[in-house]
Amino acid sequence: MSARHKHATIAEVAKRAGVAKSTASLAFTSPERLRFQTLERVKQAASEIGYAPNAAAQSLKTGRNNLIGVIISDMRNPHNSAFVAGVQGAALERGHFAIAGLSDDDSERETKLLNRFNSLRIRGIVLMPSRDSEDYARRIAGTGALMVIYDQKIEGLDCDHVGLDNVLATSILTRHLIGLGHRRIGHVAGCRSMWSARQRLDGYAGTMREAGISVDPAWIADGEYNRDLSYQAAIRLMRGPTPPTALVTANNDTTIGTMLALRTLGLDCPRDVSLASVDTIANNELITPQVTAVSQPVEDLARLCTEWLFDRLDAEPGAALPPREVMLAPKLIMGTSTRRID
Amino acid sequence: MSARHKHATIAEVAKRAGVAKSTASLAFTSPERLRFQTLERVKQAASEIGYAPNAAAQSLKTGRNNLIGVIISDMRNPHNSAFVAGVQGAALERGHFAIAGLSDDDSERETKLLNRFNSLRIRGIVLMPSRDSEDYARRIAGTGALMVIYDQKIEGLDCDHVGLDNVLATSILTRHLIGLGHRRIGHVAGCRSMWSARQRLDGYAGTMREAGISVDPAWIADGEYNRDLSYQAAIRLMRGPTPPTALVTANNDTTIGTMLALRTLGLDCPRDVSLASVDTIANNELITPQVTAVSQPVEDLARLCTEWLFDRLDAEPGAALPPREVMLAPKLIMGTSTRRID
DNA sequence: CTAATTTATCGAACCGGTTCGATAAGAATG
DNA sequence: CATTCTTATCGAACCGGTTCGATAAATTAG
Repeated sequence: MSARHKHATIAEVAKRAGVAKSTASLAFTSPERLRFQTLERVKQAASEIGYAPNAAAQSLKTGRNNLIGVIISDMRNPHNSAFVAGVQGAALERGHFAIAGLSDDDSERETKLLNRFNSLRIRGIVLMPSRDSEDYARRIAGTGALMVIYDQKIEGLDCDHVGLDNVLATSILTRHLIGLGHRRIGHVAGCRSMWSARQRLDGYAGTMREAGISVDPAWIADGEYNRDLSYQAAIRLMRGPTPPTALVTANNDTTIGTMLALRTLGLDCPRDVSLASVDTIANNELITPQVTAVSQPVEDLARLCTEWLFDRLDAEPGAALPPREVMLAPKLIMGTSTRRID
Repeated sequence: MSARHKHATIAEVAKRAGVAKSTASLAFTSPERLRFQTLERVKQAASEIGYAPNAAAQSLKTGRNNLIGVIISDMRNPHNSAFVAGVQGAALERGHFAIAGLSDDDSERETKLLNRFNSLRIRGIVLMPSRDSEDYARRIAGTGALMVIYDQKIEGLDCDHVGLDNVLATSILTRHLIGLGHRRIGHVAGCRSMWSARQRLDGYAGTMREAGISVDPAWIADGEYNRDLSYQAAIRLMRGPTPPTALVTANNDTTIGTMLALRTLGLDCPRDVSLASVDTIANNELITPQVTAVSQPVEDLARLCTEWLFDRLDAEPGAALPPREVMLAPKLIMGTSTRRID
């Protein structure tokens, strides 16, 4: 009620229950060590004065805290916010808070974030790397914090990795288009500095090769996992001499940029161009055409990242768990953005 | 580098700099009290051993910390995640972290969250209430935490409030539709237990009244700010004996549900029904028709909430700032979902 | 019913900072 | 050069918990 709130301390609880401070503490840390009657008395006293342990004091003494970090570039992409939500949900279930650090792809801000995480003595971080965060990832690892990386693999860092089977993802999409009779299939690629983008490119190129279709380099455009750049890239791509009849796009923003480009060019999807995307886009059911895509169950993957992080946090200091890796098989979700051609 | 990381303490810094612990501390808290030469020596020593102050220890001693809370129901709605992003951005600029608490509209989880916030000694909270969080808001206020509320007004709680001018929002939309010749205008309303929904309803009803149009109660449906319920509500609404020729929808989820309903009913928007919405929906530029809406600059509002919260946190305990309030005027963004009728 | 043993509670030290009153070192003054 | 007045640095206490070794209480054995 009162504006200036005085928090109850364990000493006050102890006094009220007529026990020593240390005994009161035991009631919360090792209740089994107390006689039932004493335990009840302490708990009663605690609830009467509204005692909540001071996390700072606990953290100071024990060296542990209930915080983990989740680092992403921003929350504009719903993929990212879903990821954060997943981590936070899983963390809360384990009695932790996940503190989100939005790096904004800005190295000054990244440094600031890292310092503050360091001050908070955050021992575990779930990282969703962005365009240029390879170095950042290495710096984080350098602080000694445990880390699980989502979606990307960073050269020279053997920490846990949870992501999509990227090769399979574009492979599925490409095969789908080939199956519909397409031969001139293009790819609006992601940010080549990122592992996932290279993998997705490989999945596309490899599948084309396997099908005996030679890929015109002009069919591959750099969308950089960015909406505006994808828009421009797709426009250049489709204005080439022999434009593709179908496109595989590398992620949701890429897909959106590409669709806007097709509209600008007066091309109808799927009549003039078919389109198949990695990851779904928001409100897909309201969009014409609905985009055929492989889905990425972000929130589940985020939860898995978090579980794995806890496994490491809980592990004995000695036990060196080998790095784990999972690459989830994507699932094709049919829309109306692809059509059979002759 | 090493897995088990030992953090440097200020005592180590002091020893290395050849000064007392307290002097080393002054270098960070009141550098002006130190001779230049001493200050440099301490800073040098600190950076050499990579000293970062232990936030827990600081918090314990000073009673302050660098944490604020931001409570929302979930992050599925992009409106919500944008809000969190805004708060976190503004917090970081002030050297704080904003810890997101996702209540999931679950009262057990709400309690858990509140306890944990309490343990962390979080002194300020930005709250975005959801369906049934009136009581929750009151409970939060009861903990003594300072609070700024976004979007809603809670009976009997006179804390700062930042939001949209809800009455004006639906009023603008309704006038727009009336201006296009519509008379039978319906409203897919929000969750009536929430102030904003009632205000939006009032804005709609008031404008109709002013225009001399009597509102058929059957034109008002309860969408509850929820997509599925809005879908069902819109279907019932449009199946009535004299269905509206235009609809005002209460928020983004309401709009989405309504559009899906129109599709199910085989009604074309805007040919058969015009639609105007409070708040925009994701990927609107890809949707046909593009929804005419009043925009809600969420991220800016979130930043404002956070600024106001800091004003209170920084205020002297004595100074009782009067509650502030802002209701931002919404802006009409024209789409293609409304048309003139005769 | 006392001694031995187990179990429950206690007191004190500690975690890593900040802050305050005390002391030492410089600077200013006579 | 001694004295006073500033200013810079120091030592110790404290914040609120946890934990460990010591002590008291309860239980069991003799």
